[in-house]
Amino acid sequence: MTYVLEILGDKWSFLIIRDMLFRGCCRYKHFIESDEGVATNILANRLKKLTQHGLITQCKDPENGRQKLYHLTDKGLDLIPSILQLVKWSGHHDPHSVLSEKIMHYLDDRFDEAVDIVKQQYLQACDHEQVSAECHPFN
Amino acid sequence: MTYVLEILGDKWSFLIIRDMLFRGCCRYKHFIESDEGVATNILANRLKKLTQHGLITQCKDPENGRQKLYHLTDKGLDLIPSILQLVKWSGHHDPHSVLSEKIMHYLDDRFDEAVDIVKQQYLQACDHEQVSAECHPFN
DNA sequence: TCTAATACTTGCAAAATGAAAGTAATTCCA
DNA sequence: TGGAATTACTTTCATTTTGCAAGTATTAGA
Repeated sequence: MTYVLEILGDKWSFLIIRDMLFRGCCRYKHFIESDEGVATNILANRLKKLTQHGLITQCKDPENGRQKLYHLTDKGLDLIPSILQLVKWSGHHDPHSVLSEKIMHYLDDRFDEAVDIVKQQYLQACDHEQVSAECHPFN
Repeated sequence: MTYVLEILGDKWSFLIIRDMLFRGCCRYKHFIESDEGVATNILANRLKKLTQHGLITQCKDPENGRQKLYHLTDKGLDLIPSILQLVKWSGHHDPHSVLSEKIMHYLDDRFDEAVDIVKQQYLQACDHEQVSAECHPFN
């Protein structure tokens, strides 16, 4: 477990992965525009670190050379169960949680299915390179 | 998910909970003696924070008034699935992982059972106030 | 009552973070 | 073709957090 904490042992790394999964973030400016407000230097640092550890990849946007695209690797996608468990815990214990009962039941009763759904939706969103302005229901 | 990161968004908090679950740590000196080497001020700070957020409780050791006992609350125990998913991910992707194949199969195939086992073992260890020198197999 | 043990707190240097401004590469548009 | 705008960073510097070492308070035991 020390291994995962070396890589993700700070809140920004987790939030970057969450934003990729649940909001379809795949460009620098998407992350910058995200709610929590990362500093640009921290974001660059974390994207580099996550890339070095093989959780995400970087490539030039073939349609716009001044943009880069960030995507989760299989190793990164493998974090979905961990992240959904954290989402679930937050949903149960955060007094200000905004998760619907429906979603919570889903996470409680059909966890593995939820993992698949998140993964499939992410892969689809990557294909269409769509970024949703509003959040994914699991966020 | 912001909620859990507010509380556990640094590696020490996670490691403290892990040490409680898998090594039966329940006293200040246990945490200090633990492998990773927390600084005493950081440990005190995190124990306070975790207590304020209701993940652990502090009480005087009835048998030794100069010691305090730290125990996980239900809210803290509820983190077992999250932590085991992180352990599982580390087991799969850490090139230097020391987890046995048996344990990995357990986590892969009978996750919910593993969660129960960890919880029951923790509660038992609390009753007997035993701290294991060697690690819990899931560590 | 003196000493040891335990659980902290304090002080200070070093590292990490955050905000603001600057830079480099690319594209858009006149 | 050349200047402005976009995007993805980097740099600088003040503030915060961390980590180490040393000190303190309370309790236990001889």
